Amino acid sequence: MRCKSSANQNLKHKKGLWSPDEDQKLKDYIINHGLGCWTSVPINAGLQRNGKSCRLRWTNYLRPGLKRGTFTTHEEQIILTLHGMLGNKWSQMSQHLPGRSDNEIKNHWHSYLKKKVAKLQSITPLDTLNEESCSSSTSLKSTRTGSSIESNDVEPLDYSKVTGLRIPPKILFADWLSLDQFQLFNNNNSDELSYSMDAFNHTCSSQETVINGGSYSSGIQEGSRAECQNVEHDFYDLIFEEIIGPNFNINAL
DNA sequence: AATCCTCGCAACCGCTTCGTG
DNA sequence: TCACGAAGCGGTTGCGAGGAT
Repeated sequence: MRCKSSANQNLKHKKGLWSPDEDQKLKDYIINHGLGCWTSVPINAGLQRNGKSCRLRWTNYLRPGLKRGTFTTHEEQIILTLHGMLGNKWSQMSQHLPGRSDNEIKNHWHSYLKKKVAKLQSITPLDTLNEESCSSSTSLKSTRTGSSIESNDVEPLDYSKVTGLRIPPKILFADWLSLDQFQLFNNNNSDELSYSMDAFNHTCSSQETVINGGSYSSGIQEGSRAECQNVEHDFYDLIFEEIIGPNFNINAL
């Protein structure tokens, strides 16, 4: 992690917007040398920026695979769902939204989704929606005493209670949820939702060593990954209904 | 046409976490 | 064990574009 500091501390770092020339330099450097020590990147790439600025520019703008443009309804649903579960954990949310950076998600939340949710709450309190949609208690609901999903008011899902882990796992959905586990709860029965969280516990626990060991690869086979992503969409729909209610239509706001 | 206001996005700042010597 | 420094993260700010007055 730590790298030899070759940075000239007295160097005056440039601030503000990046020029196309700077972007090209950074991109060329990373393509040729790969990701390494960020503090040495600006020096070696001939940029008058600090490493932090370079990292941010790369992760939020230059990184390959980034999806630019408006968020789809489904992406918004996922954000709302995850926000209800995680709170303002933007980087964790970005793990579940391929091509979206944490900054982008955060901006979208603050400029758009937060208002939508506030508007929804002013029309229909979420308690009402939840009562209508879920009469039986689930493990998910039991950990959510707060009904609001507004960032500052919500009591986010307590991961330590739900998963037994101190810190929420930094892991892709498809990496911890196997198809077998999904099939067991993919019936319209809230009890199965409890099972899904149990499956989450189990899989997270078993993968903790791998995560802590620094490996981000999963045990899941590549061929199953695309299938898992579809499953992931279904899963978020399920959770979304659990939190927001089945009749909620984001487009209606 | 000029000014003001709002919104969205990009980037900075400060704090926390984590690895290394 | 501790101090240091790099990386990561979330909150906040600044600025430009576009719409309203």
